[in-house]
Order: sequence, then C-alpha cells, then structure tokens
Amino acid sequence: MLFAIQDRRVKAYLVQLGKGPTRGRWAFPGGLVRRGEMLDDAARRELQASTGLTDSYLEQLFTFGDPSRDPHAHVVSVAYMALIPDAGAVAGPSRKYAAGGWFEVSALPPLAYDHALMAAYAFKRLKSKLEYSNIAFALLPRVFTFAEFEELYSRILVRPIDRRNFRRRILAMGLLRRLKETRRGPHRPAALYAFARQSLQMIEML
Amino acid sequence: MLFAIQDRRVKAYLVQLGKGPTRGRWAFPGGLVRRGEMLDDAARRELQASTGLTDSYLEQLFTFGDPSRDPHAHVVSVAYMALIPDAGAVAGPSRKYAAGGWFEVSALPPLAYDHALMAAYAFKRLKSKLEYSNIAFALLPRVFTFAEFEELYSRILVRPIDRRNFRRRILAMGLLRRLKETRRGPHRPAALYAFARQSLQMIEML
DNA sequence: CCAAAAGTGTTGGCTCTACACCCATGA
DNA sequence: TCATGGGTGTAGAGCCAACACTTTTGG
Repeated sequence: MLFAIQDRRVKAYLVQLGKGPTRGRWAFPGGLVRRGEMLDDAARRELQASTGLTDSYLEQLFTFGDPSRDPHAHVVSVAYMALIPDAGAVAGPSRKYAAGGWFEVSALPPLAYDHALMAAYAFKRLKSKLEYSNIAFALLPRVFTFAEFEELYSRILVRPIDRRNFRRRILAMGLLRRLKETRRGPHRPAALYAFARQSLQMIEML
Repeated sequence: MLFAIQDRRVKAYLVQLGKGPTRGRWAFPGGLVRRGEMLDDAARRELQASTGLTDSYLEQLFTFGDPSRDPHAHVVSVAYMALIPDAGAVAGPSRKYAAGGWFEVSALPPLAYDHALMAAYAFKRLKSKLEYSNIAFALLPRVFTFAEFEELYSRILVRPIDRRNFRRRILAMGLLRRLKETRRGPHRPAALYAFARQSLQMIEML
C-alpha cells in the first residue's frame, strides 16, 4: 500500500486489476513471495515492479489470512505500507495491471478483496505513528516550509492545528533543522526546514 | 506466545522441542495454519493444543519471514501474543513437546529459531499497550486489589510507580470499578476492584 | 498600497510530580 | 502492641491551550 501527499491531499496509489473475476476492480498492488526471499525484499520487489520506485519508507503492517478474502484460493497476505514524498515519482503500472492512479484516501473507489479493510488499517497506523514518531520525513521532500509540514499533520490527523503552539512544540523537540535558505514566492519568503534525521525515530510528540 | 503473571513476575510459557536438529531447545509453541482456516482460529487452536486454554486475550503481533530463520525450510510465521490471568491454568504441554514451563521474561533460556527476537517484540508491544489501553484486564483475575494492579504496571513497565499519583490517575480515568467487598488477610483489608470493561479499549493513560 | 502568507508571546488553568504519615487488621 | 501492608492530601512547577496582530514580500 503506497501513500503520498499530492495537491495537499493524502492519497493512495491503486491499480486496476486486469483479469479474472476481479477484473476492473481497484486494489493495492501486490504479489507472491518467492521461495527463499525475505518478506521485506518481496514487498520492495513488488513495489518496484508496480511503480518503478526503488527507495521508500516501508513498514510491515498486518497479516490478513481470512480464507474467504480471496475467492480463488486461501491466500495469506502480509500487508506493507510504503510512503513517498512525491506522487509524481511513480512510473505507472506494470503490464500486470490495466491502470494505476492516485486516489484520496477519504474517497477511495470500491476495492477488491478485503483491501478496504487494509486501507483503513494502514491509515489508522499512519495517523497514530504521526503522533509519536518522525515518520513525516517519508512523506515530505528533503526540504520544505513549516507551513507544508504543518499542513501534512492537519491533513493526516484530520483536525485543525494551532500554528503557534504546534511550531513551538516541534521546534523545541529538535525534530527539524532550520536551513539558511528561504523559499521565495509571491509573498513573504518562508524559511526552509529539513528533518534532523531521515530515518524513523520514536518520540513523544502530541 | 503466552504470557502471564506468576509469583509477581512477568513470565512466558515455553515448550521444549522434542525432535529434529532443534531437539532440546526451548521455544514458543506454534504450528501450521490449516487450509481454509482463519489465522486467529489457527492461533487459538495451537494455543489450546499446547496448553489446554480455550479463552484468552489473543492478538496478532508481527509476521516473521526470514528464509533462514528455520534451517529446515522457508517458513513464514505469523506471531500471536496471548495473555492469561493465571499461569496455573495451563494444562501442560501436548505430546508434541518434551516439556513446558514458565520462565521470567527477563531471564529466558536460549530459544530456538528467531524466537528471542519474537519475545523481544512481544514484550515491547505489551509494554507500550499497557500505557495506552486497558490490556491489563487480560493479565489479572476478575477481581483484584489495587496493590496487585499497581504491581502489574511496575513489573511490566520496569520502573517504580508512585502509589498515590498512580491511584489518583487510574481512578479518575474510570478504568476500574470498585467493588463492595474487601479482601481480608493478616493485615488491613484491601478494597477489591474489577475492570469496567473486560474487552480491549484504547485510552490515553500514562 | 494591497493582498497573501509567514511569523511571533503571553496568560490562566490545569496537570503532574514530589513527598510522608496515619489506618485497619490479625497475630 | 506490634508488624504489615492499605490508604490518603497538598503545594509548587511546568506544561498546554487559547487567542490576534505584525511582518515581509510581490504585484
């Protein structure tokens, strides 16, 4: 399950299934683990195959094993969540799928199998991890303004955030590094920030 | 992976493997999912087979799929954690295992496969869940004194707890119901408590 | 000079922590 | 009456939430 921010919205990448009874339905990309392969490696390989992405934050979520979840056979799926900073980096679906595209997580189309359940699970995890880790680093570009950072939080947590209190807390926490440069635009220039660490660290946050 | 409190210590139930190259090593009980079986059902069935337990809190933890974790074959294991209030309720190991017993989690014997990793993972999860849910209900009998409740927390969190502050917070939270009865002993009788809910609920706690 | 987004402080209430003594009972 | 564990209150500090105006720039 791949997520990214696009047009200031939280979006998920879905593929359209090409054949079989689920033909035409949308779903998260996935595939089979190979014999002798690590689960994480299999997840990375499938992600690369369906989107072209080679580097991204990847995390095991949950394992779904209801025998009726796939009408074909008893399939056990180990769900992974991947996060990327730029939805545009996705190459497009592999030949395996009829189409691929980004959908707002609050308005996903009907999904095949039990993927709606998976999506709910993933989004819940993302939300809670945002509150006690620096996981946002995986969803933002290397360098960003504080406003972008703040909006990410308000979008994922689905609640308004007090700018002043939020800024104070985050900066006191040392989560971000302030850069010397600013971003110039049609209005007052904004200071640029980067994450102090580009790897996951747990923190007491909100 | 089964955990319980015994003699005021946090303990895990281990079985001794009977045959094969891992003969004599201790491990968590486990087994194969049957075709057409739900994962949770399989976990319950294996728990029942190795301990006789039919009811207990059960939660999926994580899926371990390193192909080298089992020298025999590429086995993917979906780890579950079970919690019970009374270590004495375990019937003893099934014929499948040579022996079974309870071990303090801080002093486990060397474990087969990657089970030490699993144990660390489970204990970490238990610790953190204790802080933001009422999961303790699964580790305590129906009725208990506040001292027992408090000791559970200090044992699992591995830190001392201020009795007065802790009591105030927990009671204010409405997590417990105070019963009319008291437990009489060689000293001042202790008020008895029960959980307000006997099912998992998430709460902002500590 | 206007529009738009960036940036900044203070106060009151509340919560948390630190801390030590009295109580009830059985032996 | 003594030993043992059960039960309770308060004050000071720190934290958090609420709240609106000024600054900087480009057009």
